Amino acid sequence: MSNNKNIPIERLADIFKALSNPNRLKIFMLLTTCCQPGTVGIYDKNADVDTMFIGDLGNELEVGKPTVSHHIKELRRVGIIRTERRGQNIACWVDPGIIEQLRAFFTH
Amino acid sequence: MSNNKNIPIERLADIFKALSNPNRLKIFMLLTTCCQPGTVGIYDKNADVDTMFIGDLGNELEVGKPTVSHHIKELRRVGIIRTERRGQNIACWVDPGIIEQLRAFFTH
DNA sequence: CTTATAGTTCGAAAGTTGTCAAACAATAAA
DNA sequence: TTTATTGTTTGACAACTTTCGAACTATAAG
Repeated sequence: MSNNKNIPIERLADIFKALSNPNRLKIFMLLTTCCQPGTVGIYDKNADVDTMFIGDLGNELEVGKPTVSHHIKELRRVGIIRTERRGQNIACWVDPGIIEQLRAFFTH
Repeated sequence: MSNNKNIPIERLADIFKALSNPNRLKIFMLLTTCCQPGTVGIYDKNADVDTMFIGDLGNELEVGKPTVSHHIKELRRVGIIRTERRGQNIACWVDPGIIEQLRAFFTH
């Protein structure tokens, strides 16, 4: 715990800030589907595991499109998620490394 | 990951918000001393492991006493830390359960 | 009882955040 | 090329956060 020599405290606080809004936290949880049986929570680009379009994410929230866009931008800014355009849609997924870093932070 | 059936999303967001301020995050890290050799990061009431006075915590930050008091209050409100008066001082320690819950949240 | 130390509460100033409506941009379909 | 779909940008506003100084409370010491 707190033996993290890689992430500066300011950046770590920024990551927690991104997860401190209920709508952004819900996006994060929607993108981490490992709670579903048979999945392991590791992003597989080919299989599109743990990937959702911004529109689909927005449908799960009770806010307008500009607000969803703003939250996606913030999650991407701090490095929690990555995005990629696919035709009309934009696919999102959680950066695999960030989860491991956060897990390590809370592990002795 | 995100298989957490115990903590409501609003409370989880509140916990991350408490850790999203650099000064509060520093307090949290000062109280989790498990990174030091020979410690295991588990609170031992008798041994005073992982316990610091509010004044000592404040000395590590670049803000005034009212601000330290405000941050301690916020960390206590969301259940991250616990406090206990000892004479003139007030001892602080991280709630052992919260760390385990957060670790579990970032673990498949 | 008076004084010193440790921490809290209150009120205010300055900055940040979350949200929306309106307008815009990019891709695809007819 | 016109239209539909998907998402972004801009500008605004209310609510919240961080911080401080001043005044206050609680415990201990002389």
